[in-house]
Amino acid sequence: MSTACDHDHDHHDHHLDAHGVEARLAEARKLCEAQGERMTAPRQRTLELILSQNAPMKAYDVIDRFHPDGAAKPPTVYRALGFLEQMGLIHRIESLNAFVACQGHEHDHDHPEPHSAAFLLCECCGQSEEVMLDLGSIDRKAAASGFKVRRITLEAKGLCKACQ
Amino acid sequence: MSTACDHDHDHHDHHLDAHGVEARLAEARKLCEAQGERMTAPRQRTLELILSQNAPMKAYDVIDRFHPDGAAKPPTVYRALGFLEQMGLIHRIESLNAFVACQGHEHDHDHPEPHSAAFLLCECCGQSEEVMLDLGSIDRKAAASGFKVRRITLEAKGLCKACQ
DNA sequence: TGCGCAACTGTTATGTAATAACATAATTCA
DNA sequence: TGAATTATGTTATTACATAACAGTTGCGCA
Ligand SMILES: [Zn+2]
Ligand SMILES: [Zn+2]
Ligand SMILES: [Zn+2]
Ligand SMILES: [Zn+2]
Repeated sequence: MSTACDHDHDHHDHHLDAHGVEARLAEARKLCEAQGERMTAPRQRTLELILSQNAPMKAYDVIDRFHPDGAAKPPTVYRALGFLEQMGLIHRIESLNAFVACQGHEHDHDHPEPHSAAFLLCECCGQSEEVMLDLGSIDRKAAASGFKVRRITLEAKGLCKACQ
Repeated sequence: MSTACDHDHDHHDHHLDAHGVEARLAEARKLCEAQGERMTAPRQRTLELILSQNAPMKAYDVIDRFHPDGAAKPPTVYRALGFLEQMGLIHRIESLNAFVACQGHEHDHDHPEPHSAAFLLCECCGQSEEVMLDLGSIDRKAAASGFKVRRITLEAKGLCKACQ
């Protein structure tokens, strides 16, 4: 990220080590099985790369790192991203054109499922935090216009605790 | 927009006629003057096109319609869009890669200035409504993590009153 | 068992969105 | 006027995402 700052960016709050990643992959496989969906190789590889990252990851970074040698073809990865998002395993961050693993398990809804979430996005270190969203006030605001909300994108840009 | 619906999409709540557009352009010129900024030809033309549209407009639609004959060059339009956004005259809709005129004047803050806003985006007819945002609850949520919010993107997708 | 369908992947090509880099022109102000 | 600043013109490139179709895999059922 922009390094117009003197502090380091090693405060990887959500970084998972290899064991952590494998644990999350196992959960994901279980979820897919429970839903009658298939956790295929490209899907798992895509999720693995995103889990290994401590910040939202660009689709083309996944593409570039997909194979030990050489890149994947874009449709391979974009299809996997679409699937993972539908399963509620990852979220797309619209304002960054990037994808991040769902952190819902840190808030209790332990069985991932598609959901709207709010994100705190640090403009200095690039890390993101998923926070639970109070849809109520937005729904009420919308209802006042007769609008029926299906899905909410809420992304707050600013500075995380470590970067201020 | 997707026309998997039988109703028409002519409920143009925010559509401005030629006089309305000119009035808004005049306000914009006044605002720029007051701020010591210059409302140049490409900036005004870009704003005119966005005001004339009754829904968020893609950058490349502005580019295509910029000249009566032939298109503008992308940097011309992207620079104008950046300026207009900084002036608070338009908003970027992240989830659509599109731009819409600020409707703040319909809510009273009559002197446009850069601000976070919330949008209700109809997935059927494509129209958008800008609603005032209660930043409070988001700020509090962020503060609990020590996060300092600078700017908020809030986009609710769903169906407007006329499209349900 | 192997046929037939549905879901998924591979591959090529293309479409869409945005910016880098540098040259030229207009505006401001001393 | 002339230098500094701001804005535009222009060419090229980079970044992001999907269309279209061929081939493969998994799976239920005759
Ligand atoms: Zn989540
Ligand atoms: Zn940070
Ligand atoms: Zn506004
Ligand atoms: Zn609608």
